[in-house]
Amino acid sequence: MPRTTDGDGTPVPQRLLAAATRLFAEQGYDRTSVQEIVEAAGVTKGALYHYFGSKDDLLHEVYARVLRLQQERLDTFADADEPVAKRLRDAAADVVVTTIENLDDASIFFRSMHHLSPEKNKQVRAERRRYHERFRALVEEGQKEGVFSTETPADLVVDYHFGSVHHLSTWYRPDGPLTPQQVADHLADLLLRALRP
Amino acid sequence: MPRTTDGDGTPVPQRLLAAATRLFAEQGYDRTSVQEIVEAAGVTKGALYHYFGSKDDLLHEVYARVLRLQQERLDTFADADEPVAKRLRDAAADVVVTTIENLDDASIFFRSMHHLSPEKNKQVRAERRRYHERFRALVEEGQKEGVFSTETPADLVVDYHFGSVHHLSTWYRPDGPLTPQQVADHLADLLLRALRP
DNA sequence: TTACACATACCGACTGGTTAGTCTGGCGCT
DNA sequence: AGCGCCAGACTAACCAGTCGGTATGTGTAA
Repeated sequence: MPRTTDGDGTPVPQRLLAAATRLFAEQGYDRTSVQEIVEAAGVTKGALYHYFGSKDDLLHEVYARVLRLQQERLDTFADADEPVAKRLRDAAADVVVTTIENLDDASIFFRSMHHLSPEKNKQVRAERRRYHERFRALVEEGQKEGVFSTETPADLVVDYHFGSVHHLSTWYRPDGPLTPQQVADHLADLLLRALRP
Repeated sequence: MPRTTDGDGTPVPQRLLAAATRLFAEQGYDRTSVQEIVEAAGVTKGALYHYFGSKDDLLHEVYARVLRLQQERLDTFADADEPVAKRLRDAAADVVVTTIENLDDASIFFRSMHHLSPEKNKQVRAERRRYHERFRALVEEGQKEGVFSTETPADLVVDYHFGSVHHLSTWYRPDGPLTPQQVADHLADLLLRALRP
């Protein structure tokens, strides 16, 4: 048996990633030392630098995970066989739910982009752009069909909605009065109501 | 003549604050060394620690400035002698314009809260809360009057809008196609349209 | 009007502490 | 007997904040 699971059942790389995610979200990237991460994961630096090239790499992995997940989900909803209004609504609500369910990832995502190395930053931006454009395409589709108002450029509409998603990690508290689904429904409502012709 | 203006016309404390603001926005708080700040301001550490108690203090000053400005402007718009819909619209658009005009402050504001010392953080949160509540009161007033939809709780509406304001520093580029005022009009439109009963 | 005291504004070398990343070596499996 | 996996001491760099010192101005009293 390889050492990858000693003591605990989960493999070392995943334990490191989980520890890093939590600590980055709690204290921020710069405030979290590599030493803290390896201690939280129950290993030493040797292990970390065996699996990851750098501290920066660890952060990049968090981003890659989030991006992959969100893009997959968006594609599913956007490609469904439904009227465009429903597809947009579902996608808009879903991103809220999954963001709340991974609030740690979200706060890292929006607060720590500039800590990535320039090339990784560029890569992440490119993927984010793809995501944004898929979403924008939905809005434009509805506008062409005449079911959405064309008063506001689709780009701005998308940024408006993602602003609120971005903002969730600032104010949402799991012990608050609203469930993730309720918040999602409200925010999707606001979006769709703003788009009424 | 005191040395406070040697070489340049602006006093040293303001030069330090301006340099710190720019650098914090560009590189983040932790990534900016005190040495960099004093070099950018054309002074040395002695000067900085003469006027400010700590690096943290410098950050706090940025926050204080932004909070004071925004609260003043909100109060002006909210207390105007106009129908509630117009007051909300004006306030919502104004915060967008002033945020864009001070994008550096804005990106620091939303990205670096957790770098403040716990007590200063608490203070800033308290002031932000006051701001939020003044804004929420406007929404509630309109809802009671029946000119705004009551489907979404006022708190959520406010967070929805401020999400988009928060988000501005991520996507807005001064060399883009839209002027600050145009963006503000669009975002205020979206808010008001979402609130139509 | 001169002389001395004192404060304000600033300089820059220094300190104590922290950090990311490296490297050598060893354990256990195949 | 080699290789993946990992320990942990080590290094080179960096950083916030301190502190003794200097220069310029301001008040005061002889």
